[in-house]
Amino acid sequence: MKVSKEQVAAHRARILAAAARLFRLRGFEDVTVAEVMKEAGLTHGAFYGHFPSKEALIAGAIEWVVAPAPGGAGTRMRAAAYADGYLSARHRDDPASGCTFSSLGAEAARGSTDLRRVMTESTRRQIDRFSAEAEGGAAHEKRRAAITAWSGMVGAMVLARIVDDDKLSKEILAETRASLPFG
Amino acid sequence: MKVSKEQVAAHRARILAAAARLFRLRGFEDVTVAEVMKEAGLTHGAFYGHFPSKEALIAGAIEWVVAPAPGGAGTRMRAAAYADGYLSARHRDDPASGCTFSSLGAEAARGSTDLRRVMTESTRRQIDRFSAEAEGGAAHEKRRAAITAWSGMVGAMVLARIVDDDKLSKEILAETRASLPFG
DNA sequence: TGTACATCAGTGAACGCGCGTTCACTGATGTAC
DNA sequence: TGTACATCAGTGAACGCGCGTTCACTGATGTAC
Repeated sequence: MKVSKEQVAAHRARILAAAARLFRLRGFEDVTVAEVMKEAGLTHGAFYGHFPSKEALIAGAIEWVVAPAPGGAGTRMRAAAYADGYLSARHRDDPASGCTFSSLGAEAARGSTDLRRVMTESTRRQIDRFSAEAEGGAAHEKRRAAITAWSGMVGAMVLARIVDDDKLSKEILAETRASLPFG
Repeated sequence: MKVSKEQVAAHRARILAAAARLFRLRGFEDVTVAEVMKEAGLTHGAFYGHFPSKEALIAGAIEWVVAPAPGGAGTRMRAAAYADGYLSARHRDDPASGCTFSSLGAEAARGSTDLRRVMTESTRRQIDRFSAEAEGGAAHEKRRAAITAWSGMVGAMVLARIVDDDKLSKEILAETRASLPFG
């Protein structure tokens, strides 16, 4: 049955949200198109009316997640508060709604041109944002601090999720937090 | 046909080496058992004489890669030289023979108990090794520096491989290198 | 405003393919005498 | 040392399954008059 334009847009949004959640939870390859559609409340046959391929869904879903908030940069959290949430056990234990770089980074590096473009743009925004708030003197020092902070946060989350000892895992998060040049 | 004990051991080693190479290059899921066996010079049917499942191969191959060198810690490179090689474009462009944490970290976090145990042990060794060489005063400061260094290196390599702009990618590697407390 | 019809998003069965895994068979190895 | 035979790693065809993708059909939407 045909549905209204508003319904089509809502369905597309639900497909993207379901895909973004499942991909972060289980990786691009383990998640099937049928699973995504089921979580979105549709049948798998409707998928190809929204996206030309699973690869296009991957790029679309990640873009959906990392796109800047519509309200603009002004609505974003301060870097210090963001780092607190990022390097928390809560974020570590809930990759499905967390950072795509730590849950899908290595797979993204092997992904499509579109996916890498989207994630490169997000990386630039993150570095610029951290640069603006980093403690330190000259602009190039702030930029170095921003790059180091973002690399350290992503790496720490990857390691904290691998490590099977909760004490070591939390130590990695806490020590990384303590090393950041934010409040 | 039956083969000698030495041949069996050599075949097992070739299977592990092929698996470790292919997994790092393309990820656990995209690489097939048949491909690994072909690269090892055998047919796929022989696989189940060596390993009970693909999952066991994954844990075995990563253990093979991250195991401490038989010669002991004394034969290892100094941390400064190791960091130079790690944060190089050469390493970035050759994941197949590089660090498993940056090429398979996110997937490993979703992996088997065995795989996570092996990678946890490797993480501990890396932190201890960096602690011993980190500049700085008290033991807990050296340990923090070691954790931060290792997180930063892994995260920087993940980001450098995602980013589709070579200039930004190299900047991430170079700035991370400059931030490390080694030589 | 009401009616007739063209549109097209969604459904669900089906397709082709490649995967992990199994298994009957082969033939070189290595042991027993 | 030589010979006969049991062992067992490797081969390659086959199996069952689930995947991404296609397609004929359905029926609500929304446009033309």
